[in-house]
Amino acid sequence: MNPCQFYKCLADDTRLKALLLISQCSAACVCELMAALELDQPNTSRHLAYLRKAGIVQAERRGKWVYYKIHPELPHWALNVIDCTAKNNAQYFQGALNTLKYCQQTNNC
Amino acid sequence: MNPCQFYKCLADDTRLKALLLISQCSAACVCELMAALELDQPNTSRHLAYLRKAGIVQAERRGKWVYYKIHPELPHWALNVIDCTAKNNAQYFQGALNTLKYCQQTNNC
DNA sequence: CAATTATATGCGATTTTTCACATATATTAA
DNA sequence: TTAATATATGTGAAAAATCGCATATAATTG
Repeated sequence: MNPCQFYKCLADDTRLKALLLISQCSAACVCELMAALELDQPNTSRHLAYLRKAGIVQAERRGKWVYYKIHPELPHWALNVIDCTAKNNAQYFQGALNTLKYCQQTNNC
Repeated sequence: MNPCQFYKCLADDTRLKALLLISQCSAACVCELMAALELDQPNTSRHLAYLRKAGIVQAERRGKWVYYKIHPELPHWALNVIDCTAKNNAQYFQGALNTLKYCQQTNNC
């Protein structure tokens, strides 16, 4: 994991929020993330693909849906960076996180 | 410190290496960083200005030279991210760090 | 004060990134 | 099998970031 490449992944509002959201739940599907990020489908997918190709998240298909989670082999330091960012910047993505959780509870996305 | 803005600062090879170098010594002047990064003067200055305007580093003039150090009021989480990146990615900037230290020891830059 | 050294920045050109829109693929439902 | 739902990606346009070069500023030296 090249650190500069890693930080390029985090250097965009959509990707950073998506990643922080994913890090705060076991997994999230694209339509849940679309709703939480208030973003259209192609854009959401493309940014998730960016994170996936960098090895930061892992995609797993379950029926019609694709769920994204933190890559299980993500280096510890990178995971630490993500966790530390999430814990200390709640206000940055709290709204999106609330929407995501509501979406997951109600199975409505 | 907006986290996305913070990561934009880290999402460039020159800036990330410069920042990691600065984090590993008390302070470094522009000419030392030019040598360590093997970069021309305007480019080096411009990237340092980017970090400075974001509040990540602080500049201090000492005679003809300007020394850059980590901003003393940088949020703890951001400092933690930088330290964690430096400790776990030595190979990424070891060569530059050696040049910087040699430069500082010999007062030759 | 003139010359030199160290650093900063304006500006246009180039490169990179992001986006919008169309379309392709995969799975399920009817 | 056809239609519907969920996701992915090709492609060109737009926006943003970076760079190269010239030049400006600041401090020191002679």
